[in-house]
Amino acid sequence: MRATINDIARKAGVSKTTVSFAFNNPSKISKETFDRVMRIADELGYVPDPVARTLATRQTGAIGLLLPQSIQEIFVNPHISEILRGIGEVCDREGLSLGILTPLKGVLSQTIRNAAVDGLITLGIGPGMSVLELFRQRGLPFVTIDGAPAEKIVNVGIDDELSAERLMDEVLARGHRDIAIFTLKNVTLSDNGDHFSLTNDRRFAGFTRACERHGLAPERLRVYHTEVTLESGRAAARAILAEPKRPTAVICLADIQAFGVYEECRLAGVSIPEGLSVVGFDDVPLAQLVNPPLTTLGQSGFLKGELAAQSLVELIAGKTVESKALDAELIVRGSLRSV
Amino acid sequence: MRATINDIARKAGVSKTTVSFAFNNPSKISKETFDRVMRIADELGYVPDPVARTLATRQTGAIGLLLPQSIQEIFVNPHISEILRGIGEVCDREGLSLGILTPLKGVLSQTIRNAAVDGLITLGIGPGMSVLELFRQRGLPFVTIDGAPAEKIVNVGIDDELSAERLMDEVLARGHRDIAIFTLKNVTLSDNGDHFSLTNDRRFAGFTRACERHGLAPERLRVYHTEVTLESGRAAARAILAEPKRPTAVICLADIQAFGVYEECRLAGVSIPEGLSVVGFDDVPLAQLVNPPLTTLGQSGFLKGELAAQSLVELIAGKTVESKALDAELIVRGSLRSV
DNA sequence: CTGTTAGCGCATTCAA
DNA sequence: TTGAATGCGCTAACAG
Repeated sequence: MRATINDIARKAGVSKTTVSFAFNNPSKISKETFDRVMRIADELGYVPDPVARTLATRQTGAIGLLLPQSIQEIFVNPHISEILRGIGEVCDREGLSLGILTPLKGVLSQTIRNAAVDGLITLGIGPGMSVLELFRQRGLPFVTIDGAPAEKIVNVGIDDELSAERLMDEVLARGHRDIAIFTLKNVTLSDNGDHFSLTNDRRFAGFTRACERHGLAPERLRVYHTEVTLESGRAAARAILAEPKRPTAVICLADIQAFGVYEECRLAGVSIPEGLSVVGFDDVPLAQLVNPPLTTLGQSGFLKGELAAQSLVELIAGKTVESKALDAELIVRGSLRSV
Repeated sequence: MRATINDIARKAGVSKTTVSFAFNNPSKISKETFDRVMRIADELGYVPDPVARTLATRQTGAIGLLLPQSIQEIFVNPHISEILRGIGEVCDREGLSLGILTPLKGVLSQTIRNAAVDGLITLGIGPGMSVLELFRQRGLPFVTIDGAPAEKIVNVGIDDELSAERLMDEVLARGHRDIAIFTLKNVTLSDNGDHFSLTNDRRFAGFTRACERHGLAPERLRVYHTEVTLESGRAAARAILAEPKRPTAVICLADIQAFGVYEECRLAGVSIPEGLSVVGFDDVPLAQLVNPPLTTLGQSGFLKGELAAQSLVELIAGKTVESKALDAELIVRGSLRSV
């Protein structure tokens, strides 16, 4: 049985308060008692129970990243790793722990109920989704990333619609008319039919606008429902390469999918961009390293994470925080050519 | 103020127990009272407090991954992402949450004291390190990954020494004698001088054995102290390429560093493997996608994470668990040639 | 099936 | 400077 604060107090001949002070507020007791208490605590291997402390202080010293996917799916996406780095930067700075919160047994609301955190960052969750109501109930401060800016919701993200429009503009301006699109299909894990693809929807809105402006019927876009994984990108690429009339360009809504396209093209002897133009989203660190370097819509995952976490910290501290729109930049590299 | 179990009990005209049962053990109360309690709970927006519950049940439903680096450093390494995927697989299966535990304000022991988890997985922490004593004090079950197998310690990992020896054997057998090595330098974050590079040390032991067998003085190896990042790999690569007598091969203790070498070689117009052979460790998913595909010592991060987490779950359940040695395989691809 | 009671381990206000 | 008392919100024997 682990030693408790009572054991220490008894053995040291002082009260619980004194022991507590020794650990949390040493200046309030004399040096002698402090030393004695600590020595005994050391002998008995006493460590204050963090859970009990949390119950008493009402703060956990942890924030959570709430994701509607399984952990499995998360860490195949380098962009999310970048977001985590940004969040981590703030955690280090503020001395906070980080919890990765995913649906428990497929039920996200379960996760939220059980989350022992001071606040949450969510990814891809927008207004109207039922989980937000749970945050309210629990009184949990939260910040969304890639959510939808709305009343009373602090969001951090780029303008996905505009960004997608700009990207499609560039592709169309280069003469492409037969275009494939790899989507962000996420397994739906909510308990009420929410689907977590706000980003997907907004980008398609942008694509549509660009197409209409260039006189291309949006229906002409060939949509492949892909997950955000290398393998899914490869599978869809194989499908494309096998088609009788191959598209001249493929737009991947995540860079990681594009890397899969690269691989299949290499295997099939199709050179990029001569045989197929490829563009992506995110500009993950490896995008500039592949050959040819990937044309992509750059957004800083690190910054998204950092700003979201910083905002959350302020929210927890009771401050008022505004949503933030981040810059996104079309980065044209060698993987896109004119036809 | 959030509603508590007392509020619900009073309003529903029942006792706390009944409310508790309604949430945790509905079969023990009648359907009518259950419905009434839940309706009122719903009206008042009541959600049981997870912290209080944890205090009473003595279990958090979470496990932690304890890392001696900052979060920033962790997520630049794809191999760790793979490990996280493996751990996540088990978390999903078992309905557990995952905490990323890193040094709080540079002090790992602080993190351990405050960790509200049922058990821990550590990375690169071996016997004799002071943090292990803290686990004991807190009575926390733990499993190490890439630690050192020892009495009473459950470890999961490959035989790094043997693996490194095999890899060096191959490099030497191909005639290389002027070899650069990029190490795993980790910022030391412990409070007592522990250094977290067990893996680094063991691999060097393996290198040394291979060198001696081939009649190459181990001192001839050119050691570059690099971090496990792309940038660090690039920086060291630049140093190599600038040297008057360039090595013929570079061994990176992490694939991610090798990608940095690829990039600098491309910029410098040095072709791989003609101008420089490159080999790595881990076989991260992208290793087979770069051009030329990377020769590397393959180990499954996913499996490491999965086995470690599975072992931890069993340990928490009170079972006895053995350490596990995983297979590692030298994967020869195009980036290594004979001289 | 439901209520009473006693913890879980610690923080903190108020007296002494 | 120290101690007694109270509360944090919930669970779980045990009794009814």
